Amino acid sequence: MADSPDSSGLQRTTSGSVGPPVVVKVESGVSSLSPTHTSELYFLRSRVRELEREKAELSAENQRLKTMLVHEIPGLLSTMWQTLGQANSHHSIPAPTSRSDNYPLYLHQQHSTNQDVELRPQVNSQQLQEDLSGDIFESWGPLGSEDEEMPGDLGLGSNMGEEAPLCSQTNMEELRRSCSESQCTAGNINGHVSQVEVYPGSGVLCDIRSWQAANQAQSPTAMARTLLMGVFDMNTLMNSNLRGGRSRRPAFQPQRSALDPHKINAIFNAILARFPLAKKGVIGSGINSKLSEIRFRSRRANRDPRFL
DNA sequence: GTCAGATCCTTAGTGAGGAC
DNA sequence: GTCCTCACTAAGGATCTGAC
Repeated sequence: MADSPDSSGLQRTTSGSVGPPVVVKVESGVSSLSPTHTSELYFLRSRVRELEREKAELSAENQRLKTMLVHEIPGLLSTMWQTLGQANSHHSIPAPTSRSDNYPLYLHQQHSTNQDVELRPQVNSQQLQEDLSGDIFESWGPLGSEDEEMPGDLGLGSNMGEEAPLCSQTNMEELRRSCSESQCTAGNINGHVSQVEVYPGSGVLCDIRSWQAANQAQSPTAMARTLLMGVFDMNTLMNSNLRGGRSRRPAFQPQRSALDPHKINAIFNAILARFPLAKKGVIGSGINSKLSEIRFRSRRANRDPRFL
């Protein structure tokens, strides 16, 4: 702005760009100004008022967007992912067959789905709402019961069911509420959401950046790896394996603690919600692979001669 | 823009334990 | 004994990053 105080008799006091409205004081000797200066002064005053109005509008809009970002989008995104995952399995994916032949197909479908919705605020909310109101959520059940159909699985359904039951919620409102509430309040400190719930109703929280990255993963193993890093701290990862089994290698630590089955179950649920055809064995293998990799790199970094 | 190095991710393979 | 699962290592491709 061309508002030099000494050239127009204008005296401005400001308190910073984001503080209270700009105060404009006009010296009493306005009448002594030339017509040119007077018209310029009026122009500047009207311009200041206009800018203040715009600033107020932008502040209100900024606040609205901030509120949306903090309180609405995380829960909405999570619900949307769950819905899309179920929708894919419900509408277009036949029952899982034996081998991974179907997986590339699913990946392709999933990829296009991701491109449709991923991080795009202009998601068709009406369509989403219709989907949410439809029968899609009735298919949460099969996700939980899938364990029964998986011979030789990782024991999630039987071993972990008591502690962390697979999601079987069918009440849409309850599901949506549990999802959004936990995600909005978790880590909602100073207006920042630092953690989101990995899977609705699980209560397992994940670093939001890891969660976002996981939602962009193109494969179940990649998603597992990413969620792993967001749910568990590095120390836990360094000293644990998936089930707490002892190392098959005699040179290594004989027994490691198991990763928290409740958290692991939430991760499995989140992955299966997005990749319904993913094999639990593959996910588990991917998790163990990541854990081993972390330990391997740590040992190499430390140059521990015992492990070289 | 290209290249080299670092890092990430996937997968094959090995060895061991457990179920049958 | 066979088969399956799990833990682990390592190779190799993909991707990222920084220097030029």
